[in-house]
Amino acid sequence: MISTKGRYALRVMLDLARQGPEEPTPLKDIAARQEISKKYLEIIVRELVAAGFVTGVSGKGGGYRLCRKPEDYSVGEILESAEGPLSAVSCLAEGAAPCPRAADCLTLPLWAEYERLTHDFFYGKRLSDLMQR
Amino acid sequence: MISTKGRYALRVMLDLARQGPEEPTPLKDIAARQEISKKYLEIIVRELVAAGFVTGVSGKGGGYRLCRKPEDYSVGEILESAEGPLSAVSCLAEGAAPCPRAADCLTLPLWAEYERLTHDFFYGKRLSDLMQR
DNA sequence: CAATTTACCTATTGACATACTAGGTAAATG
DNA sequence: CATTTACCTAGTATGTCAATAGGTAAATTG
Repeated sequence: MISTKGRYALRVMLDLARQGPEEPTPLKDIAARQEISKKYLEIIVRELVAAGFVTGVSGKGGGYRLCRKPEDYSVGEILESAEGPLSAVSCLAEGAAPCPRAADCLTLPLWAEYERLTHDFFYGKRLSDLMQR
Repeated sequence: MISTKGRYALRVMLDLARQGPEEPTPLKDIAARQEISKKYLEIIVRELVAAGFVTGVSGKGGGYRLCRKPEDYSVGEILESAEGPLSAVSCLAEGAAPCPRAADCLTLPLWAEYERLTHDFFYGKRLSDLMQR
């Protein structure tokens, strides 16, 4: 399940993409357009900054700007920066304790296949693919 | 993310499939083989009974039995009976309040496409497909 | 019939993550 | 120097997940 954090992150990136790279877009405007609490968006945007996806410009006339062109972002990397790894099950999440039953678990291959499917789907989509309907 | 409930449900069904239909399999044995708390499995199996996937036989020599042949179960229906709808985002979950932004949300089509992908993947797999590695 | 083994039922709990909110400080501009 | 913006730390309500606790009812076996 994709949580609000990941969905909001993607909507922020899309909003920035639509505003264009000329002048930075203040978070207040994004919050208004997207109808999301500005306070909550601050948390999300901070992570996008940390991931190197957007840069912030302080002061009057400031705001946020994309670091790359929309076609150079995959949806997958945006989602993962907000949500952590897109693992279908905890057995496959990296950093988790390896399951002692893995060697003969009949379901593990299923989860692994689904994870590949998910990864390929989201990393195959570009931010620019979502810019118009 | 697939939770333990869904994963355990699938493992129970697989365990029952492997034991064969001759005599019912007591939950105690499944819990031992799968190394899952029997108490927790009771909750999960109750839902499998309610869904019409397995039947229970009380008393000595009792246990659980599959209602169909393994090839007549899809993995998707088993997971959904334990987890509820396999929706990627709350906007698409049936029963949820319809999102007022749906009409011009740029991300909704993405989630819808992913949901289709997920649905087709899990409903395309049969329980019998997982019985041997 | 009595003891045992099984399914079946209700309720509760601890831990954790999610989705926020509150209340600031620092930086840049006019 | 006032305003506007980003940036930072902390807290909190709610809910879900994963599991336990402690039973009752049903069927079989000796």
